[in-house]
Amino acid sequence: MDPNSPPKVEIRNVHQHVDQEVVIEGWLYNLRESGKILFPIFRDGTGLIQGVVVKSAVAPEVFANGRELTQESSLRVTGKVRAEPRAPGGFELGVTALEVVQLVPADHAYPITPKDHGVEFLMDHRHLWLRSTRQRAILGVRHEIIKACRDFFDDRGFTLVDTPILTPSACEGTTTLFEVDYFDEKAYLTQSGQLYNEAAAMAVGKTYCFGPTFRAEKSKTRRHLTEFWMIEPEVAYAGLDDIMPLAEELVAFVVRRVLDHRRAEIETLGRDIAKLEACTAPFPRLTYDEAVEILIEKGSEITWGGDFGGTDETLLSEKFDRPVIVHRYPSQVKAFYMAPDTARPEVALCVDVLAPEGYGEIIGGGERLADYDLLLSRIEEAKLPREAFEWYLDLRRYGTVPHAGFGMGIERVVAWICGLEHVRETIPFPRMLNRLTP
RNA sequence: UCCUCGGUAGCUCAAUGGUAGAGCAUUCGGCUGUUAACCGAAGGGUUGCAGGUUCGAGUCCUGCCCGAGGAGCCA
Repeated sequence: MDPNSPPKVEIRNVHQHVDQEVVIEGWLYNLRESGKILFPIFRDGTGLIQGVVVKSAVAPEVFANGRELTQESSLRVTGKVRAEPRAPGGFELGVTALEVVQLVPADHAYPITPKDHGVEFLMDHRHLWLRSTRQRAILGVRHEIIKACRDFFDDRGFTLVDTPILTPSACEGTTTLFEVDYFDEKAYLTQSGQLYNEAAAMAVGKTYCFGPTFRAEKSKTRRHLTEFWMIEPEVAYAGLDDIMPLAEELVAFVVRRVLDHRRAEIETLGRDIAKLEACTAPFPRLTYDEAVEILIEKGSEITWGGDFGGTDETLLSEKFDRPVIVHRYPSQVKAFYMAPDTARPEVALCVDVLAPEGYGEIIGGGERLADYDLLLSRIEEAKLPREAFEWYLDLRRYGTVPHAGFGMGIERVVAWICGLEHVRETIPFPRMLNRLTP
């Protein structure tokens, strides 16, 4: 490369290069023209900048090429950065040279125009939709949330132990699992790393896993995906009272991190920042019993012993300005491995965290059954195939200890923090009941 | 699986049972500071599919397909 050629600069950094000539590698976002002056807007994945091409000030071919540019054509632009109050963002690029890497053919134009589109059309073009400002902001926040979760656990001495995606048996029954053929044997896509996490916790003390999980439920709501990502910590020698503050601190930490590092993205999304600022620990804590009382007061049809529906979760969360912790649900609505409260065996030592503003359950977890005999009887009650759980029972045969953990659904957290209507925008390529492409 | 709503130009949407239209996008022309630029013109349709009622169906009826939201279930 010519040592005298201008430096390549990311658009987010152009403010450091005012009055310098730079090269930007990116795509055409939009083009406005007014006779002998063009206003192409460039994007490069880090931001947008308006270009200016004045016919009388550039070589004829630069102006001619500029006029031909189509939306999302890829290009290398050379130009001088100027502070310009009339330009969106406050800076603009006085274009001196244009290298078109690929010109999008005008008779086969980029399908996503700067106007409105419907959900189905955008989802069919998800691979292109990701280029939009809003989707880029969401990707940035998602990245920050994931990084924050990992930093949170790493800084507290947790070891990341990956759990398998292909599993021989169900964690909580096979009806909601995707079945795959595994060399003529049945296998299933994991719905949780939980059971393997318990084995890992006995090895390293504090562990977490982070990976995709799969649910074959035919759910058609704004809160459901068939493939979603979950981060699951598990701690040896821990009980419900250790795990509740851990969950609370994690959520508060993640919100704080996004506010500190991704404020621009949050603003781009039009999120009400004050509502996120309010989400500091401690969070209100309710027992299931107290939650049911509140719900009945608010007119819910719920009776003691039933699980909360989506509207119940919304009703509860509306009462508070930050996430709310609900613990000690009836054992009958929880998984077989949940430890009962010895003081009240009909309830489990479990906890859910409900996000504010009706975003629903973002965390579910609790203390695990550590006793061999109790666990075995729960497996039998649930009519689960004992052979498949022999290795899990081994964890209770060899040095069993009280232990607890939880899982946090990344997409619901992203939807809540970004203030999105639907979880389908929180993951790059969502998998839903009616959506396997692109 | 159930309930509700929807499917008309590439996209977003109009159209009392009576000649299928607009905006955006595309093409052509105009404009030296535009801000989803603007102004003028042109091209663009098997109204989701299959039947039925009617002189006449985008519109009414039946079945099916596809989508959206919700319920159940869950993170």
